[in-house]
Amino acid sequence: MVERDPSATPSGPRSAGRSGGPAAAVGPEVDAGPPPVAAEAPDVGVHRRPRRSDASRAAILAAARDRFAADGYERATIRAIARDAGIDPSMVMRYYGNKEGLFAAAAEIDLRVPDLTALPPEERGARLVRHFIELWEGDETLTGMLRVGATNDAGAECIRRVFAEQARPMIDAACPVPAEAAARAALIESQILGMALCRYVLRVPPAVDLSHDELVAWLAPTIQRYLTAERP
Amino acid sequence: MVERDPSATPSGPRSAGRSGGPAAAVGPEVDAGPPPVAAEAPDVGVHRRPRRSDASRAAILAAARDRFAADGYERATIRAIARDAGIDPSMVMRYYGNKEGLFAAAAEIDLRVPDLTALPPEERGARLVRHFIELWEGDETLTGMLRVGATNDAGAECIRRVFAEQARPMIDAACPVPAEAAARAALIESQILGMALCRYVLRVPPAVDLSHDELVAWLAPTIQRYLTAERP
DNA sequence: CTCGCATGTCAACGCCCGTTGGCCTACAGT
DNA sequence: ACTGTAGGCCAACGGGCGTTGACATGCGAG
Repeated sequence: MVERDPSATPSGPRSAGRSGGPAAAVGPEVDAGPPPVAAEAPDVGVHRRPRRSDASRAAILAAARDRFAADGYERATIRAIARDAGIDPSMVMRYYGNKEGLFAAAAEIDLRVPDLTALPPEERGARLVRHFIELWEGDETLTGMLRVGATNDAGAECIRRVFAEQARPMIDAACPVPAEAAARAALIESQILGMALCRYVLRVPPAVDLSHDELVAWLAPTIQRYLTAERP
Repeated sequence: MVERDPSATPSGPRSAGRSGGPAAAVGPEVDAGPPPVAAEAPDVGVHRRPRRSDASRAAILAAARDRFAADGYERATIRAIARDAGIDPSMVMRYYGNKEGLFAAAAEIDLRVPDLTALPPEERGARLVRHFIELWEGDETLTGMLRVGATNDAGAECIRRVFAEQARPMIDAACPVPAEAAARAALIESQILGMALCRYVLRVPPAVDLSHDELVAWLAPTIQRYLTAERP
């Protein structure tokens, strides 16, 4: 009597799915499959008829983002998330399958990487650094994902994917030698994430005390070099 | 009824203690205080009479280091650590008070930062980068502490302390303007920890694939600039 | 030899976790 | 108006957690 939904297996093929749909869609559908009437092409996820429970789903997702960000994966409990959302914990299970599914849904991140090709090459490092500083300080979800990524495999995979899908194309476009783009992207990622780690996660005092302008002044030449300087 | 040890309060003043004792001593003594015979000046921790339980304490500590490193703070359970060490969980409590005490004892880290003043200034960045790469790859405890530091306050404090106590003096010595040493240290820390995060924790593929020599070639100029270049 | 205490064992406590299934309720399609 | 079903609440489950206290044991000092 448990066969309510074949796609809700707790330890299923997580890494396979979510191929190329729109990034900020409603989230993975674990719930109750297509109703028997009007299965209506399940491929394109655009403008499906809104469900009555969409408000609850959104509330859960918002609470999950906050809790994961604040507490990390292990300490962010489903019960606490449900409490924050004003909803029963069993609803979380119904909508997102299990805790990993909830995390995957909450971990949709948009880096909003700016288009660097429109800028003169020597300004690209500074632009990038400033963008990421503002991004990180405007959304503590980013800090949370960093926290989760450090402890949890799914979290690490999420960070890898976000940077590979969103930052890599920009770096590819701005990079002189295509074969070096991967290494350069990794170097840039290491400096960006490293500063984020020190400032927002570990809260190393001298890193926290640096102003935006100081950060840009120091970090921009580094990023610039990783981006365009000749391979050493 | 529990008053066995006043220093073992679970949620006590953690941040206050551990003032200036020897850094790599045997660890915080939670156990049964000094024996009534021969209290023998408790300040210097050198050559105290070995206790019969020293082997157990060491086994626990080794297992704790491994588990914390592999699983992070929350998922590394006292029971699992005790099982690895072949010892009853209650012994862990007796020797280290509680989980936080055990972590504090297991988190004693020695960065073995090399003396840079003996080197020509232009080689210092490369020396530092190579040292940290080898350090990180020779001891996965470092990776573990990074993992723990991202999720747990005590872990973050540990990383802050280790770098402040062990890396800062070296940077102070190698830094042209003393007033800028704090910022420069934070920048260096951000790049070192950032690469460690990408390579050993998040396992970002292009970062993992970089060879030691490539890493040194790319990162050394960055560190060098943070260390000695004029403030931008 | 005797006795005290460090060492170690065992079972349990209370708590919270992720997760499940049963049962109402109210809306939507007919 | 009827009815099926999605939405939601509740109570419980099995289990693992950190932690505790009572009890055995054996070494070492007197």
